[in-house]
Amino acid sequence: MDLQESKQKFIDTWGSLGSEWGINKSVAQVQALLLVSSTPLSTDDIMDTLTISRGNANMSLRQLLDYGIIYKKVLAGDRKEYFVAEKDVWKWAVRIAMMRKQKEIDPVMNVLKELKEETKKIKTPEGKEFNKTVDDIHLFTEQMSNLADKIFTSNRGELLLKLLKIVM
Amino acid sequence: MDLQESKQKFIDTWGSLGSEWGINKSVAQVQALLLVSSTPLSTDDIMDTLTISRGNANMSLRQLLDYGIIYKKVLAGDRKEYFVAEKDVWKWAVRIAMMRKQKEIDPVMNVLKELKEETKKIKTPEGKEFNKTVDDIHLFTEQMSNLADKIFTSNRGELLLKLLKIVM
DNA sequence: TTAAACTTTCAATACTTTTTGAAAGTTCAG
DNA sequence: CTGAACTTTCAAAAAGTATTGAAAGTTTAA
Repeated sequence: MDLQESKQKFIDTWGSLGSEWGINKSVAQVQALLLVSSTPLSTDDIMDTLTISRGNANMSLRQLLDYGIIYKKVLAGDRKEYFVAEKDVWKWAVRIAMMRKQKEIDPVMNVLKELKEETKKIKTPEGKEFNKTVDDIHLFTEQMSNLADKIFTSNRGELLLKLLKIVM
Repeated sequence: MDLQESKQKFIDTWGSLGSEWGINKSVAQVQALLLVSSTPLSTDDIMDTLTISRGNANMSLRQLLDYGIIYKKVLAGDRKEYFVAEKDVWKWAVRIAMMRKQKEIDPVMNVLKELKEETKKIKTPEGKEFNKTVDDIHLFTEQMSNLADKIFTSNRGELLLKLLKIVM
């Protein structure tokens, strides 16, 4: 397996992992391509390498820029836009996790809280039971959510080392 | 909003959350229904309540049984199979996480390891750069994976409290 | 052993998401 | 200004996933 094949395998693997975690395959592949490219790439480079359409390349790039895990790079004497990947794994892992938590977990937490309040007043056994179920899930989710927030805002080495030490 | 509406809202919310995390909507809804039901339910009960087909109900139940987050329950004097949900949130959260890690993360780790070895020998600057990228990602993933394993095998209160204390 | 009661399977169909690419929009050097 | 170079949009098409339900399979009481 030569370098090109290795890079291709990395891109493909990253693409499948993305799909399984609800991240669009093309988006994941574009990030992977930029991660393993030793030079900044233009939209056309990406289209050609991954054989995807202009629209797809553009949308994938925009989403990665939104996530803040790739950057635009201006090359002197060239009007084209080039892109490079954030190489610090911790940095982009945290950004993706924050984004998804906000978009997916927080709304669920709000519904849970609402249902908890709504059903607090119900005095039937069935109502009490439902209230307890919702309450348990809400409490658990809240603890996890707090933990996640703390981890997101701390910096890598420090916290991760502490965690590993405790847990080993 | 009465109890029935509340339960319905819970089921719907759970279904959407599931979808976003790559868990089949019906599967998530069946778990939610069993979680909020005060009595064991049969396949037909589930079909009727969620208005899904027999095949779908059956496959969803089987998957949840595989995950170990619902149980079969035999009701005396009845040939039908009934199902109840595991109510301990920590227990099923851990089971789902373990399952997904095993199925999705572990294979990726293997590919990363393989690519790391493959490219170790390449002496060009481009090869070295790729090797470093893969190595960084592999190391990070490995640390996270170890942490996850430790958390999975410890029990809730004990560890979570320690984590929270450190992090607060 | 039978047949009724129940569970499982799977090919066909419906639904959702992703991708395409032509057209519209923007920017900037001359 | 102008038009060439580049970026963005979006409706239509393709690809991917989930769901259905009839048929096949299994179990059990009598």
